[in-house]
Amino acid sequence: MTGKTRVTMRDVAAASGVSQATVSFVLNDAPGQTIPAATRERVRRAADELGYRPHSIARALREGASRIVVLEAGGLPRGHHLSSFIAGLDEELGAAGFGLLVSYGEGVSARAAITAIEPRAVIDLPAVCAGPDHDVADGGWIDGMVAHRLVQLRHLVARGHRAVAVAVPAGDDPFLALMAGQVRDAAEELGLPEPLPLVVDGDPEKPVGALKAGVTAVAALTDDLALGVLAVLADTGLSAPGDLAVIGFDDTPHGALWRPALTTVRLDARAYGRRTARTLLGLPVGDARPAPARVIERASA
Amino acid sequence: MTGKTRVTMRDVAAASGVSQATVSFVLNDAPGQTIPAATRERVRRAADELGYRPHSIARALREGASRIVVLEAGGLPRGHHLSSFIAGLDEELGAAGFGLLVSYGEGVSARAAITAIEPRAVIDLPAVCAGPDHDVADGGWIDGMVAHRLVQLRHLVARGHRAVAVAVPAGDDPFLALMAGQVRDAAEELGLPEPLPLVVDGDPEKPVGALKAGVTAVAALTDDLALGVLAVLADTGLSAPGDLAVIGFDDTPHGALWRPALTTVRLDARAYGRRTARTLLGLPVGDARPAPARVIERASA
DNA sequence: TTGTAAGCGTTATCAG
DNA sequence: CTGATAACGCTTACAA
Repeated sequence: MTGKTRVTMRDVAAASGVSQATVSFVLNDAPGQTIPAATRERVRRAADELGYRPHSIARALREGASRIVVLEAGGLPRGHHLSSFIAGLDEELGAAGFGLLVSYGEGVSARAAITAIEPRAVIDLPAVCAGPDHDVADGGWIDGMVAHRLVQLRHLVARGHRAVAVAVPAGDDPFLALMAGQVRDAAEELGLPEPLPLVVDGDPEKPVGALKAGVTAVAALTDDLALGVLAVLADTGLSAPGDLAVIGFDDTPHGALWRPALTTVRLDARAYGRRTARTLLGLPVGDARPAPARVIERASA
Repeated sequence: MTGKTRVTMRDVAAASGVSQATVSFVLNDAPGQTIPAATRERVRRAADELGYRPHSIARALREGASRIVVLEAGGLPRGHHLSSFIAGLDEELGAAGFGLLVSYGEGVSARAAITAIEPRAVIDLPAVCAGPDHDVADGGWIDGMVAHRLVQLRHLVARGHRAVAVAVPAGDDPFLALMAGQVRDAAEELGLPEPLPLVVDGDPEKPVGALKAGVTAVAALTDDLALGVLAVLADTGLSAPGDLAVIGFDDTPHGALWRPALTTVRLDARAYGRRTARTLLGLPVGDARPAPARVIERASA
């Protein structure tokens, strides 16, 4: 009868005829310790056979923090980039024996949960972006953003557009506001006139107003915003790219589904995720070098 | 100089001139204990002033599980329903002092994190749905599903449709397969012929095939699938609802954006979330009674 | 009515 | 090279 009680280090120690401490040393590969290979093997096997799993809560209590890192993804636009970034984090953290928890800012209880976890670190992308200080272990995610916007705008410029608007959301979201700033910076770098903000709120007047102002193309902060532009365009009988070229940013599945299919920009967010994890863990960046952003050319621009 | 060390119960005890145990009793409202109001007040104030925060890890170690419940949302379609369900959970769990963690099955590290947390409970909706046993603390979410599909189909029937297809995804997803079964059950209950599956994979032949087979309306498992149908319809020069009526399920923002705007079904998922939380906590359901599902009528059906 | 003390499972420090 | 032993912060019998 396999008792209902948890298998602890004591059990492993008893089973392998050593002390609890020795078990701890063996199982954690204690640095700079000399334990006979024979003993190590014996301990390892005992642990295996008994099905020993370290009790992470006890460990966390002892270590002062759990082996979990939290990603605060509350204000971030969901989509391909975020998922890939998470996948990258997952990969590296998992390999290092760390757990990753993604919090989408669901509410009070999520916040409560995070404090209850005593995470080793929390990656707060929105906060990072809100502040002026970019000296954070963000793996170059932020600083590269302007570069990424450059490829978005260059695609438009290469097609002869100069008067571009930037599609922004109706409310004010700190993260998206930051993104808008990056588009402006990129436009300046390309010597374009300052892009007009085109707020996407379902009002068909907005795009026709932009059109009247001479705008010929729209760079959207996200794919979803691009889709919003496409929708109101369709409402007014206009279409992309004929009347207005529209390019997104994120390469969401929805964009590919739309008609006209959305031209967009895709980042190697997975590599950014890996890089972020590695710098967080104090590891060398290694092979986690992100590929440059690239345009996914479809129909809308 | 506020030391960097954590404020512990000992500190509070020292500051209020009682013992650690008394502090614990007071702060946890120990049931069936008689501590003079004066003392309680003193302890509470001391805790406040020192900024005492209970150390959840230590508590978890002692209690055998953390005060966190995990929602496994891995295989679930994202959208309005899921968000609302989560919001409902959040509300009730937060009020009870529990934390909620939502796992979107991000990967190995997420799994590692969950085991590292020793949650009080984990709500595994996909697993619940995969098994034949619905006697789970799901707050009636599952059992009501057929009823919800009835309102989806009834909307079609009320508009004269009898030959309906059900839009399903290309791969096989256990949760979506379950949903498909519910649609079939609902169709049977309405005395409709068994709905043909219409797999949404971007192939325009699929809908025209359905059309040829006499299908006049499509009930989609999710809004996103409905959108997929709308997209290929547009590709072939057909449109909804003229050629084929399409109704979604979930009321995602994307659906409202589409042209033609998607008619869909919306559940009171928040109430289901609240109910799930309450039954999980062993509380009476109280006022967490879900409103019936209702059709959001837009253009596509 | 309040205080003492024994753990929860782990890791780390010292003597042997 | 190994084995006691002491924390980590909290809960809860049980003793005073």
